[in-house]
Amino acid sequence: MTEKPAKGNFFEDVYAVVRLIPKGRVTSYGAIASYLGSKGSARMVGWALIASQPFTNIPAHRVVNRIGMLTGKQHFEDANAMQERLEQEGVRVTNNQVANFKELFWDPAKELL
DNA sequence: CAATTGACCGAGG
DNA sequence: TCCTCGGCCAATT
Repeated sequence: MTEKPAKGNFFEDVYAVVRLIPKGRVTSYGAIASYLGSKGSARMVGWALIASQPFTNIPAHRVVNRIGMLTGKQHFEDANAMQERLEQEGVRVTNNQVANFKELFWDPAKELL
């Protein structure tokens, strides 16, 4: 096909992990990157999630930074969509920050094994 | 083609 | 404890 090759193996891996995030749980970019083997490429996870925007099957709202802050909410359709969805799943968010983040943190390298 | 940016993270002063 | 700097890889200009 004259279409463009996906070539985003890294991206697809990110999508796969994000899709495996349990409801009511959150994870961080670095945790996903580390799980994929690219520890220092946490930024790429962010890019992947931007590309995942059109993919509604990917709960990107469950991915936050290491401190549990909704830094990427600006990239959503609506700035409040991310927080709304998190609260909808039982995750309480305060001031763009996830409450009990440490408890709700979901590490693929440990939980997913 | 080269430089800059970006949903980050970790270390150093 | 708070602030600053470098590194990572791909996409955009």
